[in-house]
Amino acid sequence: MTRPTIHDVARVAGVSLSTVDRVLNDRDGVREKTRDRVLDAIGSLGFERNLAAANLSRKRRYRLCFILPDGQNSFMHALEAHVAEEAAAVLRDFTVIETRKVPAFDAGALAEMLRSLDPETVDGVAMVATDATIVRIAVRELRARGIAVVTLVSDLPGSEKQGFIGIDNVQAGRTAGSLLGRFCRGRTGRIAMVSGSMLVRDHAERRLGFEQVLRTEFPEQTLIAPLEGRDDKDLVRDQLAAQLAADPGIIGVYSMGAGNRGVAEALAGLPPERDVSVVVHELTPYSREALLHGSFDAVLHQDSRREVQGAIQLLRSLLDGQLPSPVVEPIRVEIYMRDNLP
Amino acid sequence: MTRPTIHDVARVAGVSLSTVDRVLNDRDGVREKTRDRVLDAIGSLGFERNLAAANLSRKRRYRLCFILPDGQNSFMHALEAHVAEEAAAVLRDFTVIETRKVPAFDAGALAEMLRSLDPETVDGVAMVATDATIVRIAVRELRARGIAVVTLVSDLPGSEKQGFIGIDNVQAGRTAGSLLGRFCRGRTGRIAMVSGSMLVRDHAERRLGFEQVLRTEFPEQTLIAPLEGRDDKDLVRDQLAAQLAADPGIIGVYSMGAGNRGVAEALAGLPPERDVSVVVHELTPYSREALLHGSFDAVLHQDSRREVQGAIQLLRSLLDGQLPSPVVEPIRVEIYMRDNLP
DNA sequence: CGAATTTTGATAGACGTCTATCAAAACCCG
DNA sequence: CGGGTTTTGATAGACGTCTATCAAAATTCG
Repeated sequence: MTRPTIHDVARVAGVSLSTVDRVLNDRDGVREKTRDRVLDAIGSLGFERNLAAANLSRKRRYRLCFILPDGQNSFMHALEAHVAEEAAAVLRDFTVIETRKVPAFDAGALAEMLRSLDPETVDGVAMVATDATIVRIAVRELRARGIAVVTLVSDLPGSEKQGFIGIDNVQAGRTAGSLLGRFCRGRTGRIAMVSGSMLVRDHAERRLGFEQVLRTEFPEQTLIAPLEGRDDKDLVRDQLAAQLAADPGIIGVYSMGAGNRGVAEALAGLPPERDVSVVVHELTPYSREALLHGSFDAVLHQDSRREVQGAIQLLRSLLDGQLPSPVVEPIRVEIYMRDNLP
Repeated sequence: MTRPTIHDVARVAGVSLSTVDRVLNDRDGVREKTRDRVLDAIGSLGFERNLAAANLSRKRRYRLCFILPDGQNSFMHALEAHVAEEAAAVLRDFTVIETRKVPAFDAGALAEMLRSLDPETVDGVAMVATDATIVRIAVRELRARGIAVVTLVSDLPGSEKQGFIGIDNVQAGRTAGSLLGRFCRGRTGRIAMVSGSMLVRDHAERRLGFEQVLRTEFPEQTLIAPLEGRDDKDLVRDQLAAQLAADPGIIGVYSMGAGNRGVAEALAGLPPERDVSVVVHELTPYSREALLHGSFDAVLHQDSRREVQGAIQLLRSLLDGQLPSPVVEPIRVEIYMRDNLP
């Protein structure tokens, strides 16, 4: 009924509180034999330290730093807003979150930022990674200084980060292919793709997954080389509108990056009898509206609030030293249509 | 930097710790004027009581009771498993969860169970509701005894429950219609529906939403009256197989309840050239397999683990007395296809 | 005004853990 | 065996809040 305390452990092990404490907190000056006795007692009692009491006593605080790209697109804005909101919410758990911005796609700036972090001020870092060797090295240095590191949204494979919170972009691309293929069934034609440059690596992965599925499962459709929209709504609109006008055989569009507004505008310019199925990424005010108006058929989404929460949770448990790799629910590739909008 | 404590509040308000305590814990014997002084100090300092310290001091425990139908279907099994898992996980937060089973669809038994709950033993209840007046009355009595009550998965509208954690089933049905309508585009024919009896109310709502969308957005398709499969895989299989064989014009199937295995088996018996799009509910081992094999096109899902977590979180904050209706993220209608399986 | 009553203050100990210090005990080694 | 070293124990106080008790002060009212 009542949880065992260190007093119980001391009693069962036949040692003093001081000794139990030395074992629990990895202080030295305990004989191997004594340590074992204590560990046995802990095991047999099923003792688990009361983290609340421990944190209270040692005035523990978790100082986290979120590094985000200084981007202009809706997704990054939403991400930043969620970091701010969660920061306010976790303050009561003695978790202080500081947000820093670095120019997007600037690996040098990101590495510089990481290098500037002082273990005296920061316990853990969550960052939207830019994929470059210089960043990997900076991550290694951070870890060497004893700072916990996780990647968020965009991963840094091959680095010493202790976790990644985000979606599998190949899977996302496959899902898009699976949906759009089905939506276009019964018609045969060409499928247009719009890439951006929000996070180059991510787009490449999405494209890969998308093409895999369409080639194998829906071979009747033809894929057109992706437009490079640079996540700029005007550019996206002009390019896509031109492509759609030039080729009446286009029956589907997959937009894998930002610039949803441009996609919606290009579609709005089509004659009403033209029937094009559309799948895009990220639920934003614009894509939401397009879903409701019926110009988009489906939106793939990653829940950035949950990503932020996951990063915080992961960092905290890393800092608590819960070694058996703490379990944070993976982020899912969510599908939204008009009728299951949240 | 450091959070204000009750000591700070006392100092600023110019009163003693005792008085601050009396105000914080709503004890009487404090003059209106003094109480205001304290509240002002709290406000101006932005004081927020340290819940960890408070709970430590008063040895607070949250004793929750989950009441689940003694069902046999995969969904309820999964739900039960998640309750058990989460129970183990939240033990460290001084939350003790007890699970009780009642016969499914038996409002009398559920009401009886609720009546038997003693506020000396239980602080809060989460239940999968059966919709009946007798249950509403039992809920009112529970609340009168000071026990917090929320509904889980299946709601009890018009009762005094303090929250519902589950999906909007009309929305789920609409989503199914939206998907299946698109999947069947380019073909015209009839759509079969399979209902069950897992939770009658829920199925009725799903059907409503489904028919709404198909009638208005895909009027070229004809709806057949739903089969009553009673969530029994054999019954579902036999009935559906017969219907499919009798009517070669069926091009889509929506199964809104349990019995996915029966649906899969009925489809497996079709000649290979027959092309039927299928949408079902709840991701289970069977529906998962059917997605992977391509016999199902999409599965609508509610994340029962998150439902359990949400119920725990909601009950805890209700018990903490965080009056401004605590925010628990709503449960979403999730769409799974082969490629975004978790 | 004085007595009764209400309101406020002071103090002590608890919750479970941590940190620090000092003394006592056990061990090691020559 | 004695001296030095290592290991262990005992104790006190802290973290922020709660509970309880008793005394002191302020208020009310006849």
